Amino acid sequence: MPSDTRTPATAPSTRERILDAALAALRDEGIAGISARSIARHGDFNQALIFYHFGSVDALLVAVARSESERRSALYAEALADVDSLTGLVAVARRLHDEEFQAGTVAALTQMLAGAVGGEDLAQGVRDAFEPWTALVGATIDRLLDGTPYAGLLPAADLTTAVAALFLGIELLVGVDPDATAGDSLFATMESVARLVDALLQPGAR
Amino acid sequence: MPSDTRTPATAPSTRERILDAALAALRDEGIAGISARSIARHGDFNQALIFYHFGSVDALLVAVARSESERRSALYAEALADVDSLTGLVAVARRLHDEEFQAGTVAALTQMLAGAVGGEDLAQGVRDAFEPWTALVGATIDRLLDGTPYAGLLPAADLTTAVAALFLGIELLVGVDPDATAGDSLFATMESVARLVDALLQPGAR
DNA sequence: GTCTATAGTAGGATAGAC
DNA sequence: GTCTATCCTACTATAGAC
Repeated sequence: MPSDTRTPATAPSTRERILDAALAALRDEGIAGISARSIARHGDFNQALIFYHFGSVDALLVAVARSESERRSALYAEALADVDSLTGLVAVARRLHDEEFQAGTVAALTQMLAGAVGGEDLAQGVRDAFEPWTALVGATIDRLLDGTPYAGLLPAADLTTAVAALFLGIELLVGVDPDATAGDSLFATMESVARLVDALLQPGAR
Repeated sequence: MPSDTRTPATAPSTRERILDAALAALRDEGIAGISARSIARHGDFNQALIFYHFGSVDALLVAVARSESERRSALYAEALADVDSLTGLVAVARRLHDEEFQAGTVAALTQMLAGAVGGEDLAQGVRDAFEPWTALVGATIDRLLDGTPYAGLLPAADLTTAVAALFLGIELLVGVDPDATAGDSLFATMESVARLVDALLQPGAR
């Protein structure tokens, strides 16, 4: 019988296991609880492997940021390309939240951003890793803005930062909230607001 | 000659010096770099004093969150009470950013939020410390919403969370940005957006 | 590539002198 | 209240066996 072809047919490499464990450790313990040992505990492998494969804990975190950013870009690029309204943008954000909140991938990013305050190496790495992702969101905002009367008035770069900030802030707050479903109501309300704004922005609306 | 009556006429107590040093350490090193020793270095006092006055590093951080929350509530309660438009709300946010970004007080809060993921004690403490502050913002949002046709449609609690998330996310991103003035352009754009939305929400606007 | 062992460092917390 | 000294634990990183 041939091996199951769904998802990884082959066992994950050690490198991938370490990346996964680092992500889980960031999600569960936060950046303050990160260490080579806590990561190794999450993945059930030897602590020394981290240094063999990545050189240092910081370098591992940068690698996590990079791989996550690429994975997310690939997954959501298509959906973002189809977005043609604020409502649509919020819908993608909600899908991203729903699909990734449990896995903790966005929480891991907020933790790395927080950790980047201390070390310049990590800051540079996280910035680089963010770049393709913000470029994607930026292109979407550009398209939404283009053709409206506001294109000249509002710098798209600032709007992109604001959208990214809102999303990251939500993950930060919801991550601390004891109510696991706090995000549901929040995104539902944001969709209402987006629909409202979309309607108001229609030329000639009431 | 009598002592200068402006600001603290008396020298700060040790307790206050420790609180200040903890804030500075959070701003400079981030939650990942926090330790009793790093805090003591920032304030030039003995590391053991932290345990004498606060019992543990976590308890100290909770005390910082509480004292900062109270200070900010007192400082901005009046300004928030006068807010009667989205533009006004953004203006207060900008004032808060301008006045407190350098001091790093908001950055310290984002760092504690990030750190709260790991420990339940810290999470509970940070939540409690946030409460008066979110109550204040929530009351403002309530008032803005009240009397508009949207009062019944949009849960004020979710809007409050979104506003807080946006602000915290901005601090998180700007804190990592190498361009020290990144916040200026961002808040200017947010004011433009707020003016636009305020205009559109005027009943009878085109 | 993966393991054990270990050197060297930093941190939390306490005891006890002052 | 504050300081020094210290115990114990946990950490990073490397060396060397397998």
